[in-house]
This record gives sequence, structure tokens and C-alpha cells, in this order.
Amino acid sequence: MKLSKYYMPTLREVPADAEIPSHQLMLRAGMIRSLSAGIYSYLPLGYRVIRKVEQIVREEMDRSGALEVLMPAMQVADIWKESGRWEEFGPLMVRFKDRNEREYCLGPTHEEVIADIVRDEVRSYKDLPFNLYQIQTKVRDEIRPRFGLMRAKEFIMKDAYTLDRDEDGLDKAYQNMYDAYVRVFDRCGLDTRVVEADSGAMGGSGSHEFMVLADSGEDDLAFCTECEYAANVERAEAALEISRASKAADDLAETSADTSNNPAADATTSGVEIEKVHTPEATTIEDLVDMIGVSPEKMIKTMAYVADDQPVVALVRGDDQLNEVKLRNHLKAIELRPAHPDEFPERFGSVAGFIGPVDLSENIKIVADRRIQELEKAVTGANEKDYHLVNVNPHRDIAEIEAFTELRTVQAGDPCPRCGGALEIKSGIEVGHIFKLGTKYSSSMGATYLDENGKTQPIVMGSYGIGITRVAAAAVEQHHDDRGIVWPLPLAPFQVIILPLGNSGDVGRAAEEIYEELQDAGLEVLLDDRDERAGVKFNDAELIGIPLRITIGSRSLENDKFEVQIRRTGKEFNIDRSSACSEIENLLEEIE
RNA sequence: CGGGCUGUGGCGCAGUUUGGUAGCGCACCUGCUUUGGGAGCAGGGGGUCCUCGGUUCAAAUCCGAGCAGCCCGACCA
Repeated sequence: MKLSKYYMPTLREVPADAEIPSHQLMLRAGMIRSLSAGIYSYLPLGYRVIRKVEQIVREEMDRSGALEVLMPAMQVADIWKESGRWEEFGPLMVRFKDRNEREYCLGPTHEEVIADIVRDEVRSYKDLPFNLYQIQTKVRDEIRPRFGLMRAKEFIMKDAYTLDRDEDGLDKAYQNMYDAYVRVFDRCGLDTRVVEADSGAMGGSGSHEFMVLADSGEDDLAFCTECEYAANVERAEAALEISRASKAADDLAETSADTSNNPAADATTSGVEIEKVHTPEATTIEDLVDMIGVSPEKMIKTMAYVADDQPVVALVRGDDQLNEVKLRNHLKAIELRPAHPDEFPERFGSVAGFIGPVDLSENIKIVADRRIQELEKAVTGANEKDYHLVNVNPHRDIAEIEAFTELRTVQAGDPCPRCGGALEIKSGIEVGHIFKLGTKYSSSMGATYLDENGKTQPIVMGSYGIGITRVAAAAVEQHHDDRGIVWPLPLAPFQVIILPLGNSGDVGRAAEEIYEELQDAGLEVLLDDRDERAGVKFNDAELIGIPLRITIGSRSLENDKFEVQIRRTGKEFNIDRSSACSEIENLLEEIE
């Protein structure tokens, strides 16, 4: 391809709206342009990268036995109402009506369509298993699209769906996809980690996320520094440190949450009565530390939530963070939101800043983090403005705790739940996510088959996504320097760029010659035949990140030499004009 | 949805406090010179100053409403 005939609008200056490297560089390299927040056009250079990613994904999916299909982007509301997700998905789904007032959405995902395709056709266990996938644009009305292709309202996704007879089949299909995903990201030249994940709104029993480690990542991940344990912090747990006299309380919580008449509880907490203390304006943990000199780990942080319109309070230690995902999962809530301060008096019989779990109204569900059960003489809100309670013993004083469960967010340094080693937290970009769905969609939508015994069974499903456009952005996050993008060879829009310098006829002819030769050899070559100054060409070549650059100038041409530079290392050397083509081919092998 | 910042030519920005006929750099067009790391000189084109309404003799500038973009938040009561 000749640059004089290409559309590659590079920018010298950094666009003001772009925050992270991939967004800035993809704009500057003339790869993408936004139509509106989170909605992008892929320009020629950018689309070539997207297609590289797609092709790798396609090859590995095909290799794993999956079958490519293309499903409708425009979906009818009916199937979503059947699965129950018309409500569940909420404002994330883009909805509209046709001229006959029939309801539609733009597909944010395709489980329902798959179930629909399959339910009328699959009759027998002999028809299973199989795996269908597609590469298609998905539309989601994100709360806050940002970071260019990283979180867009419209993005390209590969989604695959496995259909099996039973859990056993699903396990095999899941492992098959897991292995394919490892190969995909490896081939893309990305450093990825697999972590245990929460399955969120998709439902189902197990899931893993494939993460590209990067500072700009939106997910926090917990890794054990000593074993293989890795999990999204949404799900990660820490081993419970059994400390001091908490053993008795611990045993007790195993058997019953109702601690009010347990003598063991009384034995550990006898003697010290609750006391109300005046704590004016102290509405945060920090305020309290300053005012009454108690450390945060002796405090009970009480968080008011509304779960499917029911008031709930969650208790965590003062030095812990509540993990909303864990709370939601425990409550099995569809809608979960923090209570608004205005709701405190009426719904919680309390006041914002001073809420506490002692003597709350009976219709408020109380759930507590496991670490709360070992607290003694703790501090918490008194449900009265400017007052807190001290000497609170959860087992004695909070009668209505529904459960002690894992509700906190792990922190760096926490002990690993597998081996006790220290956990570290890193941020990552989610590029792939695989789910064992089970029978959630097949049951609700009637996708069933007859087993060997003639009995009706729901099809067991799995669902597997790769964010194609996000992979491209993640690759830039991981592979760039201060001069621009440094594409891994398998994703590079072109493998080689030829820079003829100056207008001399010889230079132009030599460039044209090697250009033809490399193309005939099957390489993807860009020839910068623009009437630009050397500096402009050098800078653009580096900005767009082509792995190999051939510079042709009159000086070295006199000796029948071309100059070659490797983008990643910056290494420069001369090659013979006569053997240039084969030398370039060898170099590309090496880079890979 | 809440808070903050920003909207001026394709891009990056100044001008807004103190109202007076819109400017800089880059990019673009023409010519000459130059030509191995974002050229120099000369000339030139291009802007409903986000939108609507108001105040005023006069509004990019002041006031009101709206829209858009970005950032933070939407757990730490």
C-alpha cells in the first residue's frame, strides 16, 4: 500500500479529550475517530489491526471446533422477557420500538438468541454437543463510556456458546474454550493472566476472566505472591486470621447465627456494658479515630443499602471495605443501591453518619462480614445524631444478624485463601471472560432435548466472550513508548514500512523495486511515497508502530545498501540491496 | 444520577476578570528556496466564538436555560 493514496490522518498534538496511552495513540496514529462519546469509526489502519485480532480469534475458534455464525444485532423484546433479563438488564440495554410499537433492543449479548435458535431444532441427546460463535458489534448504553476503545458504547465482540447434555460435557467444553483463549492471547503477543471471576448478571456456576495487566486497567486483581491463586477482587477472598479469643465465637457462628442465648458468647463478653458517647459531627471512621482514639479495626462500619426495595445493612470492620458484589450475591438481589441519606430516618430508623446495628428495627436485614464475629468492645453508630456506642459485642448486642459471611474486599498483604502467602493487588484490562451458564437460559426459554431414557432435559450452556476492539486497545497499553505504538508483529497493520528519503530518481526507483518484491513475497508493506520531509516520515512510522522500517537514502544507496530499523528495540543496521527481500523475511521470523 | 472542569477555524490553545467589529502555533492553499529526524521566506483561504433566550447603543465576554465533551464520584454513613 502506498501512503500517498492512503487515508491516515495522523495528529502531531495530543487530543485534549484522551487520557490513556491507547486512546491518545490510536487517535494520533489515525486509527480511530469518535462520532460521539464511546462510539468510534475504525479508519483503514485501525481496521486492519481489528481484522488481525479477529482472524487470530477465528482461527483458534475454528481449531477448537466452534462453528461461526452471525446472529441479528436487532432483537425482539419477547425473548428477553422470557429469560427475565428485559427487566434485569436495566438501562444498559438500548431499546426502541418499530412503527407498530413492537419492542426491540440492540443486542448487548446473545444468550437469548442462541437459546431461541436451538430450542426448536435440537430434539435429541444425539444432536449435542456443539459450539456456535460469532464476531459482531455489540451495543451497550454504558454508564460512563471512557478511555477510547476500552469502554465503548459500541464495540466488536467475539461471543461463543456451547451446548451440552450435562455438566460433564460443559466442563469439557469450558476447558476447551479456556485452552483456546490462552492460545488467542498468546498469539496476540499479550501478557495475560487468568483470574477467577464473579459471573455477575450472566448467572451460572463458574467463570474466569482473561486479564491484560496494565496501569490503566479498570479491574483490580488479587494475586498470591507464593502460589497460583488469582482472582478478581470482586470475588477474591482472604484466609481468615484466627486471632485471640475469637475461637469460641467462630465455632458458634458455624452452627448458628442466633447468638442471643448462647452461653459461650456471654462468657467471652461478660462484664462490660454498652455505653453511649457523645461524638459531635463524627460521621466517618477517621473522625471517630481522632475523637475517641479507637483504632479502625475495633469499629463496626454499618452500611445502609436498599436491595430490591428492602432495607438491608451490611457490617464490616472499620478498616475494611465492603465488597458490593459479594453483598449482592449473598442477598441474591437484582437491584442493589446504597441508601440515600434522606431514607435513613424512615426506612432505617436512624440518621446518616450515625447508623449502627444495635436495636435496629426488626424488618431490617443485617448481614455481617466474618471478621465482625471476633470483635469485642467495638464502636458503632448509636442511630442518634452525634452519638456512637462503645463496648459493643456483636454476639451479645446484635441479635438479628442474619449471617456472618464474606463481605469485605481483600487488601494487599492479606493472606492467600489457598496457601496463606501474601496477596498483591494489580490492575488489569478484561479482554476475555468465560462462563459456565448451566441451564439458566435453556430452562427459562424451553431449550430442551430428550436423553437416552426419553426424559426431557434442559440443554447445559456455556458462554465465552472476547472483546476484539478492547484487545487492540490493550495491546497498545502494553506495547508503546514515548514515540508511539509498538505493535506486536501479529497485530501490526503492516509488517514493513519503506521510507524513501529525498526525491532523487534512484531512491524512488529502489524503493518501488523492493516494495514490489516484498509484496510478491506475500508481506504486508507500506510505502511512504508522500512528498514529505524525512523527519515527518520517521515520526509517522514510529507513531503508527510498524515493526520493521526500511530507510532508503542516496548515501547508503550508493553502496547498494538499505538501512533497517527494528521498532521495538531501535536497533539499526544495513542490509544488501540484492538480498534485501530474504533478509527482511528472516528478520520478521526473528521478531516473531 | 451527583460534583467539577471545559466548549473560540481541522488539531492544540489565548482572549472572558474590566463588554467596543476575533487572535496565536500547527495543519491547509500559491510561489520561491530548502530537502537523512516534524524546513525558511513571502502571500493567501478558512470561524453561526456549543445552542436558545435575556441585559445593553454594543456580547466570545454579563445573566438565565439547555446541549455536548472530559474527569471524579455514585461503598467507607
